[in-house]
Amino acid sequence: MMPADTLNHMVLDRSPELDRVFHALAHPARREILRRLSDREQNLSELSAPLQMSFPAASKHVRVLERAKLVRRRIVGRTHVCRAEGRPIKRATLWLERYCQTLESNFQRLDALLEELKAHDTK
Amino acid sequence: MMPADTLNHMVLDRSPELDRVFHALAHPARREILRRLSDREQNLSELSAPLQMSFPAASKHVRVLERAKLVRRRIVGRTHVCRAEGRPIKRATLWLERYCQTLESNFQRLDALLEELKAHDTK
DNA sequence: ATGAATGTCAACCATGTGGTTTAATAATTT
DNA sequence: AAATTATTAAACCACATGGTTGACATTCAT
Repeated sequence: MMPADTLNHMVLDRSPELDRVFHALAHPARREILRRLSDREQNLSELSAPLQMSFPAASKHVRVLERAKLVRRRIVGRTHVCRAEGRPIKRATLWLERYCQTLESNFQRLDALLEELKAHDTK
Repeated sequence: MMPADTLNHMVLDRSPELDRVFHALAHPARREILRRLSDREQNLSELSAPLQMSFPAASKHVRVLERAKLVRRRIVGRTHVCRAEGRPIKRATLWLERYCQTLESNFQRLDALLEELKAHDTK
């Protein structure tokens, strides 16, 4: 028999990593940071400058991205250089694609059913 | 010249729809609800039953999914039948894929640069 | 007409989020 | 040694989130 918390995982679709990734993506400032980091590495000052909010606020957003492992930081002297990380995004994309797929396959199933009913009616 | 808030849109990558979609996906119970709705329509009672939380809590989760337009509800007598909606997910997937793409193309660019440097060294 | 089933609403609570400001720490520059 | 730069830390605030319970409205079945 499966342990109880494994069952919970199944019923609640738990995945703290996915939680963190999607939550990180749910704020415009953080998507903006990612967009800029996808082009090139940038340190915190560069990242925060265009973000019409205080430096500490921007810094917190970066940390949310780090918790989700969407961003890694290496410290060079007094500057913290941030770099976008690809792996977790791919997991998220996978979830979405799998979801879309079952959705569509069931739409197709429904369409087929409707077709069949229509054919049956006109018979 | 562009109006000021258009500029803000660009700098902050604003998109309330994306905000809502990603936020909706950031909770295990809501992903679970979606997973089940991707198979077939279900009413609130059916949805809430396996979710180890009170009925009103589950109902609130469904409403978060509705705000994000990931779920639509039609009322049939006393039951509220929920159905998964595909479009907004596709927008989110698109964002992720576009992001992944620029990320990878820049990794390739970096790799090319490194190759070039290496070649230069051994010359 | 009663009663059970389905769902909403409102009030409440604890905790998280997103922002601020001010102060402190650490590395560079002058 | 002093000033500047890059960043964290802490305290605070308003509001959102995620959950509960209890009371209410509708609809369906008996």
